[in-house]
Amino acid sequence: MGNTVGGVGVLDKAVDVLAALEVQPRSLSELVVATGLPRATAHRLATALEQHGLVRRDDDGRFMLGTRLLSLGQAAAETWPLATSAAAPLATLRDETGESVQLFVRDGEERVCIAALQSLHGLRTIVPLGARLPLSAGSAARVLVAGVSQPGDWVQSVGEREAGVASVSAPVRDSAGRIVAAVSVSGPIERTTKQPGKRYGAFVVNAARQIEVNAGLRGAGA
Amino acid sequence: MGNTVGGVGVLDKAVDVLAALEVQPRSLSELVVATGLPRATAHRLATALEQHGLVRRDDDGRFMLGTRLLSLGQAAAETWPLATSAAAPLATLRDETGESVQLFVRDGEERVCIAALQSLHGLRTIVPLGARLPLSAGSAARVLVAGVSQPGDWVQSVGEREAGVASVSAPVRDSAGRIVAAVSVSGPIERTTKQPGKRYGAFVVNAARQIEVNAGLRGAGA
DNA sequence: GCTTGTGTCTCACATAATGGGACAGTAGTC
DNA sequence: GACTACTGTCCCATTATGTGAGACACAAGC
Repeated sequence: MGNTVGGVGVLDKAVDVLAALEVQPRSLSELVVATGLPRATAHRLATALEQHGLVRRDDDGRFMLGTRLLSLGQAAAETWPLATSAAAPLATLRDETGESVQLFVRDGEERVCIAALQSLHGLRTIVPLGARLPLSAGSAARVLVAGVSQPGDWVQSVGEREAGVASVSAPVRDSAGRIVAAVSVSGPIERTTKQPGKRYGAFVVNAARQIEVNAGLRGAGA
Repeated sequence: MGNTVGGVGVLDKAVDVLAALEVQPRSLSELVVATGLPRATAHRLATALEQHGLVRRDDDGRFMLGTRLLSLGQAAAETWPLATSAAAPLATLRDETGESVQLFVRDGEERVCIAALQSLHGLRTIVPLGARLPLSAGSAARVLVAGVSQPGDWVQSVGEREAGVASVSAPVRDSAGRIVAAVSVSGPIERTTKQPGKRYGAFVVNAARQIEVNAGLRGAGA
């Protein structure tokens, strides 16, 4: 009984602990209130996770995410070959536009940000690596779901997924022409204007093409 | 009986699964041989991890590290404020030297790479993010353990930690003068020469200073 | 001194993970 | 089609496993 979703097994509790520490480092007592676990249990789980390097502790004994997650996160990122191919083109795109840039792939009925670089401006949109966003809103979502009308084209959205934020996206295609990812530039409407595609469209399309080349999805020519 | 270290609890097994998937994506059967777990157990753990996003599956049903690890890895990286402060200076250093660059911190009796950028050359040293290396060898290790003779100085090592690899490191100090990290440049001896410090020492020291400034550990002046 | 807050550890208890084995689906071969 | 040899998935009696209230040690503050 009760193997629906949500919080009985050790594993579920352990993940709760990690989730609590993802927000911020916490002392044991803070961890207890954050997770709702009994003190003894929280302590046992946290120290068990510590033995595996998933959790570490600072000098005051407070728990925080461990070094093992660095390598796991890195390894996870490498399971999308696209992410590494996209690193350089995304950096270029960020520098050209000055805004935050992201690479999204579809995953089930959502989209996931598998690579991102933040704008250097003080006011910026923050889409953290690994963020899951809906397929129902945003220019990248529309690219992933419907594609663009013709090759070399881009999609823009203004205040669609979040108020005050505009974005431009272009598809990344494999050699068979299927859309495998979407490159985006996003920033506050004040800077991007209400026609962000006019300013950034060409840059975004160019970044997408460069990613395809780096990933070997398309010959360098054409 | 048997609560020493190594592989009885659910959690230990779950970590074993993640470790197996860190190497490469695997089908269930491959996962079984890699972990030594019974098929039913491996399956149950893998699907449980999948529900938490720590594991995902490709179209063929093979298991691989999940998207949740991206955000956890990102959050783990942010627990070292130094890592974000170091991003820009490390990029500069990589471009100046053309070699791979890393930022190490001490963690217990080892050192951990909390930030890294790879050389663009074909032949390069690869120190992945999150890698744990010994405190007994390498220029960064000596910086973390013993420091440098005088401020503005660097340490070099040639073929010390690994044959054919040379490196130069400089300390990052907090406002009290304590060494909190080490910046390194490393590459094959053929390119770095046997006196890597002569070529890169000044750049490394400069990067370390810039990291201190960015992290607010030292006033911009002096 | 007492009180209140830590983090840590033990131990009797029963919940929750276990894994052999059954089951269904898919190739491949004859 | 029938047989074999693989897959991934699921069940369920058994017991090993994790559980968590409570005891303990230590430190800080009245």
